[in-house]
Amino acid sequence: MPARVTTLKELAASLGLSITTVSRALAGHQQIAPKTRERVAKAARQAGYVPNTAARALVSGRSGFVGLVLPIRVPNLVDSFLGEFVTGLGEGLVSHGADLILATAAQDQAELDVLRHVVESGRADGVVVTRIAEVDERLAYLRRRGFPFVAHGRLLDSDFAYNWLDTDGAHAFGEAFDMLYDLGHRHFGLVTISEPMTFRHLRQDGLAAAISRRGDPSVRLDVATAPRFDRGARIQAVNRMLQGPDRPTAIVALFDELALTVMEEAARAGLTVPRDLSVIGFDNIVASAYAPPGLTTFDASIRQCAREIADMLLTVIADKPAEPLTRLIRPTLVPRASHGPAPRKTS
Amino acid sequence: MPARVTTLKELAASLGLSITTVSRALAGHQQIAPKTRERVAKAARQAGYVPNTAARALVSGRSGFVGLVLPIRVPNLVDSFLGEFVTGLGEGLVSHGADLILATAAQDQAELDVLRHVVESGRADGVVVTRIAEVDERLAYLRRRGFPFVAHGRLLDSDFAYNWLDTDGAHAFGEAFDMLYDLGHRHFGLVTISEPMTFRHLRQDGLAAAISRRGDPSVRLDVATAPRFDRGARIQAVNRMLQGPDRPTAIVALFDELALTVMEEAARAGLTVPRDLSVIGFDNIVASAYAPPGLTTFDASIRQCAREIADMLLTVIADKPAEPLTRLIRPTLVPRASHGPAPRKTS
DNA sequence: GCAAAAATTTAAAACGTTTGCAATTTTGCA
DNA sequence: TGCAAAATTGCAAACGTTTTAAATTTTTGC
Repeated sequence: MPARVTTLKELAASLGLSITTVSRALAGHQQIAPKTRERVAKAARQAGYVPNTAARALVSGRSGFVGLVLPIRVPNLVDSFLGEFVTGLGEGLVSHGADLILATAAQDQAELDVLRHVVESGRADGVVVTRIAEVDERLAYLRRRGFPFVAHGRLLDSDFAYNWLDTDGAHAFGEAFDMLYDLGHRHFGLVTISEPMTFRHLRQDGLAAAISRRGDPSVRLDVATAPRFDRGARIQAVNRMLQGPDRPTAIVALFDELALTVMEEAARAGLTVPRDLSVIGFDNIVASAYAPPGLTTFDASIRQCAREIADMLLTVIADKPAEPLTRLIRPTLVPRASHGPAPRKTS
Repeated sequence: MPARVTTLKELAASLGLSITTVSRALAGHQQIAPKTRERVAKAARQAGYVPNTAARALVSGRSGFVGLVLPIRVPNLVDSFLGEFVTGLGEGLVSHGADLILATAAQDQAELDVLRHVVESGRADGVVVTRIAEVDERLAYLRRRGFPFVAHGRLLDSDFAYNWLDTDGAHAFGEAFDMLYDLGHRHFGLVTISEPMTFRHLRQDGLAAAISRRGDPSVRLDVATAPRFDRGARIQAVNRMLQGPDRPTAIVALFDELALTVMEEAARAGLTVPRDLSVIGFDNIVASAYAPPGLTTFDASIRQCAREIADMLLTVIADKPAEPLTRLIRPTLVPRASHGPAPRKTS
């Protein structure tokens, strides 16, 4: 390996050219003679020259980074979301030569503070914001600040337009209802969370819309609500829904973790899925394939979404489009064995 | 919100001080009068001043970032490893004010190239390297370059010392054998991969060592090997091991995915786990808890390991310790329902 | 063969911070 | 009060790049 050239100055000196020329040659400017351009490119390659990120960022005002503030995570909550999401972002960014910065919020620090720090310090040219709440101060801040961002998810309603990509949970929940209705189900259960997340709202609305679209007054819907991270409360809520003979024959859960709880508690209560009870989830986490009898769910292809989010954000950064970019992704049904025909009425 | 002050110059001007003094005051230098220090700190807080990362990095030679090159991932391979690992790193870094940079390798790009780019561009002050192969050019490069790094995993053997943290797979596999032996098992199976990864080697050695330690000549060990990402070959190999009456009564898999395949194929072959066959995995992925009857496995607490790796790396960066830092983490057994007493001999 | 135009190259400033050294102010003590 | 020492503050250079404007070289047209 040849001696390493670390700066433009050294490279320029070794070529007998000015820093300016070398810089422009490497940037591919047309005003540099093609012969020179090539000579410089070759020398740079041989010397293993890599431009200094900080210097470039300082002068150009572009860091070449996209930021993501790591959602604060409940201690032992493990899922594959983050890994998939980050992988997808990376895949989307790499083709444009951008990299990802992950900033973590300290124990007692608000996510907004970290976001502000990332933005104000010029670490990143744009940010991705996930897990959007119904009203989200992060988006308000970014909007005020005029900083490029793409949201994964939507606000419930807002007085301003912004770039977002979201999964069409409303459609999925409508689809789930239609499928179950066609299988004869009339008494439904919805297991949901109490936190004000937009996706909860949208999915519930999608379900409600599908029900009213059907216009069958015999359709009933029970709702069980529990805090997202309170496993005990969740189990209680599910059991309340499951007990007694007049229980739903089909339960739709806001996401797979809830659906898996439903299946566990159903089994504990002596119910057989799907004979006595149909269960449908959302997210298609890995465990859903393994939990007997296999959970029917929707796949939102997080990785693919993240890749698109990266593309969108890079477009926003580069082109500053006048109209906000929005994208609604329809999740695909993953039929497994947790749903089936409604049980015959025995009562 | 007051008008934003974005540079030291502005902040200095608003205070009637020089840039130097403000810079030092914010850095907490002793030579600045306490009264001034406080005045500056207050003004900075009120103005929402955040120092420019690029400028600071340029002059100080420290970026405040730690790099991680995203392992190139097989298309639909999903696991929670990356998410946990990244979360742990973030948690470890945040207390020292550092952030994480994730660089992704493009489709046909070698991971080493990306690593080199991260190092040479000065983006990061140190890097974390995961999934160490038996012989790994990345470590050789970093060593040559004298760049701070911590490896998650070890080389098989090396002529140089380096910083690493690893899971004690050898111990775990010995523990698994001992437990199974005490349950009466004498005929063992090992399902492993064909790739030259150090962890494979260590775990196999740990198993072999435990067997020879026991000194019982009636102990037998069958080995099934398949490429890591070739599901078809894996299933074939497992079935070869499972077929016939003279099959192992206990199978240890290199990691949970393999163990889950074993359980699936065992079920398909009409074997009941753990009555006819005990199975033990390694990693404690989420699905292992859900796959019936519940896989007994070892938990390596990735998140905690990552946090320690972050600590180690920050120490290496700051203190340049003369002796390399090394840390061997003993994984904990997660007993579920996939292991039990050896079946009575029926032949 | 010469002036004008086009092509190519370069000098120097700027980006926002840290830091060695010098300048200034304050303090302590006779 | 005066002077040295200590404490505090400021000037200016440096980090490695991009970019504006200007300088230089080459080409073109007649």
